[in-house]
Amino acid sequence: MLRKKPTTRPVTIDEVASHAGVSIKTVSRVMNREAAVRDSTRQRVLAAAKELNYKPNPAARSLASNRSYFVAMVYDNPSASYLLDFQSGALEACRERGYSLLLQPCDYQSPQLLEELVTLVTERGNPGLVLTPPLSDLSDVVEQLDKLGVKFVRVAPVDPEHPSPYVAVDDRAAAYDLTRYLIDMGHKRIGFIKGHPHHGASQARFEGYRGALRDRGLSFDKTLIVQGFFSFDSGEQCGRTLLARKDRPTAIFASNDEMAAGVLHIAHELQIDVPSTLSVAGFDDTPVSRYTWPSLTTIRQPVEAMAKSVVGTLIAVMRDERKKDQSKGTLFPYELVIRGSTGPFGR
Amino acid sequence: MLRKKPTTRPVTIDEVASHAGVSIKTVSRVMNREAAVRDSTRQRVLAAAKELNYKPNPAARSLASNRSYFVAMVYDNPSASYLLDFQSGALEACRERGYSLLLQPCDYQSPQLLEELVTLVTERGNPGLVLTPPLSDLSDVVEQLDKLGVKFVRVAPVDPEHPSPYVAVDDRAAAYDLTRYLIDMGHKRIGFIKGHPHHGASQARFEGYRGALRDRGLSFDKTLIVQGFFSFDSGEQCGRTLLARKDRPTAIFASNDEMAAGVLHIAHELQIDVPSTLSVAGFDDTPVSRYTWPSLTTIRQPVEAMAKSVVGTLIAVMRDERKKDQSKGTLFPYELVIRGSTGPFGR
DNA sequence: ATGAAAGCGCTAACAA
DNA sequence: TTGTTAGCGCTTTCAT
Repeated sequence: MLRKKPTTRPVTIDEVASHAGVSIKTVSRVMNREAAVRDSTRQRVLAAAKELNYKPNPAARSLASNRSYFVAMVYDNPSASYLLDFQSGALEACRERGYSLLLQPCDYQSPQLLEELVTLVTERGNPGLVLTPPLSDLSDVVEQLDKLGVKFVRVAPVDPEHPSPYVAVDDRAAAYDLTRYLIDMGHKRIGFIKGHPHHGASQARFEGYRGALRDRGLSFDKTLIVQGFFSFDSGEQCGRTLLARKDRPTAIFASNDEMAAGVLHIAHELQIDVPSTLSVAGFDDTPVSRYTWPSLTTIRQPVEAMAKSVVGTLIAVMRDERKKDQSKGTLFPYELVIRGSTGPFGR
Repeated sequence: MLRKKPTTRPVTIDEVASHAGVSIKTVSRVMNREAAVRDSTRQRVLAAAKELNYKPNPAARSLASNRSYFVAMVYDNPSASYLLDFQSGALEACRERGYSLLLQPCDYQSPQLLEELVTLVTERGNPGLVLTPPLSDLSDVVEQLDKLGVKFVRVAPVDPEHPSPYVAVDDRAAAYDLTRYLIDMGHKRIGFIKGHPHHGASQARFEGYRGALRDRGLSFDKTLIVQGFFSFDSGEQCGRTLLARKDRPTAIFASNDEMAAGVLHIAHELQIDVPSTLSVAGFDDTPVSRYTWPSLTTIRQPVEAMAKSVVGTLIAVMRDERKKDQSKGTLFPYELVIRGSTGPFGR
């Protein structure tokens, strides 16, 4: 029977096979890049496939092979720009290999998190998972997934010892560099706004800050440290705390841009001029960091490239039964981006 | 043979069938909400399915039925926050019905756009498409897709006459309200930064602005109109144009928040105080509009709700062979959000 | 209202 | 190196 509207009739493997004068199995072999195919045959098949514009039906593929051609990005409430950048990179990697990206928003504190992920994996024929922070640090979830044979990679994990591929930036070193830069500009009292305590990066950034103070011989004043949560609102609150003091700091380093934007907002409110009487710095180089006044000095991470890389690795793991135990992580370079918020100080 | 790692063995329809003491066809009927099933039977099947935690295998489903359980969001370079909000709503609608969301970034100016979409549709077993702006306005693409029998919905289309479901906000009315608000604050010279010329909303917003001037008896000065492109950079450029003049406007209405942020940036640079000597307004209520100093007066659209609604409609269309010709659009309410950038003026 | 049988397009196992 | 035969889990068609 004819379909109501013959939208676009896909080409099937049989047509390619007969067109190339081989069996469908051979076509299948070529499409799956299997080794045992004579080169001339391969060429013939590829030519036929291209001519007919053949695309294997993913549903049939995964049904027959019990494999998945999906990568699921698992995330909890990321910043919009991070999500966008990461997605772009992930999509790019997927596109190159014929995979599709699935989105799995979730609550990292939910007791059913593991169950939800298992459901996802079960339903979708065992897709690979990309665990973004802070999910990359839920060691029990990670362990369970591993035990279940789920393939996954992690983004910016605190514990790189776990045997799964990952990408990261050296948060500690980045925060160290930024802090040192502030010190070298003449600051002696530098406030620090910590990131969300459940994000591994928060601790690393804080350590970088402390390390720089230490190495430059500045005393560590714990009253200059306040706890934020990576949100604009928490940045405002922390900013108010730090700036309301008589002996307020001359610089504030917030663990991300949104919080730094919050600090700037409060500075404006209190009519504290930036940068002449206060320097402010953030982390992440989100678009927001350009839009504030003054623009924010910050740290840039190559999020898109990292995503592309780690998703590529994941797909490789999904294809071969590659020994995931040996697979290591990749560290990407960060970049210190200097803008107006740490401009000429003290005049 | 046993799989290497028995990740998580999915429950199949056979198990549910035998558990419920019916044939698999009956289970299938129940799962697909077909009518011809006795109620008691339905209950038994549903109970069995729940008990075994049965989830139909989507790959098998789409292979057998030649239907798709995917919705593809087609977009070209949206703002990060728009993408995030829209995705949230779309995912929610998908989750409720057991569909998955696919992402299809593309270039709306590419000559191969239609081809790419057809490929997507062909490969993925005819998923439904969500055309976001400015793709919703490519009338030739829309027509072709329609002709091919592709199911789709449109977001914020200029031409609501085309017979496909859509969601939108009354951009014209919103811009009208915002402009009137500015006029009522005492402004007589209001600069306007147009949005990207290829986005339908741009024209509508501009018309709202003009309409308000007209109704309030203000003269229209076309030298106060500048062409932007929805980007921060274009906002800066336009802001510079408008503010460098001797007889500069006392208020600037930018067609989106990013451009308004650019205007603020320039105002700071030129040391023009906002809001005492200049009012600025944007459109969209992105997070950025809160982060700037002062925060931006703007128009809020319920993006997430709109996405959820329109994707729900799309899925309905995909299920039934519902007469898409009668399906109409939905207009959502906007909201005027007043913030500091249009605070007390003239003092 | 329910069931039996025949595929959907592909890959897996085994032959040749 | 290549082909043959069974399915994968579901929906369809056609009976009953």
